[in-house]
Amino acid sequence: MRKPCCDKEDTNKGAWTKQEDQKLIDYIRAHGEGHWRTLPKAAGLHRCGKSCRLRWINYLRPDIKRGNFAQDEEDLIIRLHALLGNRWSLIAGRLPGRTDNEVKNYWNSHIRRKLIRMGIDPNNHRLNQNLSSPQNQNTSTDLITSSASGSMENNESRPSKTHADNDRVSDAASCLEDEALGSQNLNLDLSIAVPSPSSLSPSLIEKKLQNGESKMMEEFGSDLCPTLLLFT
DNA sequence: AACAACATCAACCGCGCGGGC
DNA sequence: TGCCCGCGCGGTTGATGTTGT
Repeated sequence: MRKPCCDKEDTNKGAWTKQEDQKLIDYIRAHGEGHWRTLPKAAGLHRCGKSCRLRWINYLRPDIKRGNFAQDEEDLIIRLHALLGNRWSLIAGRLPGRTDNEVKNYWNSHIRRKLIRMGIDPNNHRLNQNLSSPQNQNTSTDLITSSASGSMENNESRPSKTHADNDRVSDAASCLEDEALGSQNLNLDLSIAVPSPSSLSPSLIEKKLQNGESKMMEEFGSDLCPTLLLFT
């Protein structure tokens, strides 16, 4: 049985106060990051070490970039998600000043919805014919492999963590396999090109969508990952 | 104006990994 | 080699804000 990370009775929870923030900032300025388990006591904070770490990493760090995501950042997130799946820390690592939590929240609240609206399955970045043409619900293609299947919206029960990461990667990378890029040698040390203005961006896809989904289907074909097409 | 529904995001929780012993 | 501990990650929750009726 794992010990709790902190003494629950002696810790504050919920929103951080300005005083707590200041204590944490002052302490880290003086002593540096790390030693999160002992930091709260040393800093005079009645907080769990994990909570301190999260607060620092997500909000108090001086290099945090706050505010709306730029279009190119959004494009990059979509492409990286197509490659990496829900590896938010890896994705955030490619976005200077952004945190995994921020990227994750932005994905769930904005991008995911947007892709769904566009008829793209946010889990595997494939055109979802069920969504794009509801009348074809019983004629969905077999583009989605069994590992990636299940309702993209509703079947979100957590797989066993041991394989969850692999599953996620294979989900996301399955279209890479289709594109003969291969997932076995998926190099996580990606070199991402800054989206060229002429490339096909999601916003452009959205515009195309306004001109008619069927036309877009013709353009993409039926077996491509639209978001990965941006990756050329 | 009041309420409901929806969207957003800060924060928490549980788990796995890796390093040290 | 196995255990323990600390850290980091991803999923989820809940409070708050916004929009619609």
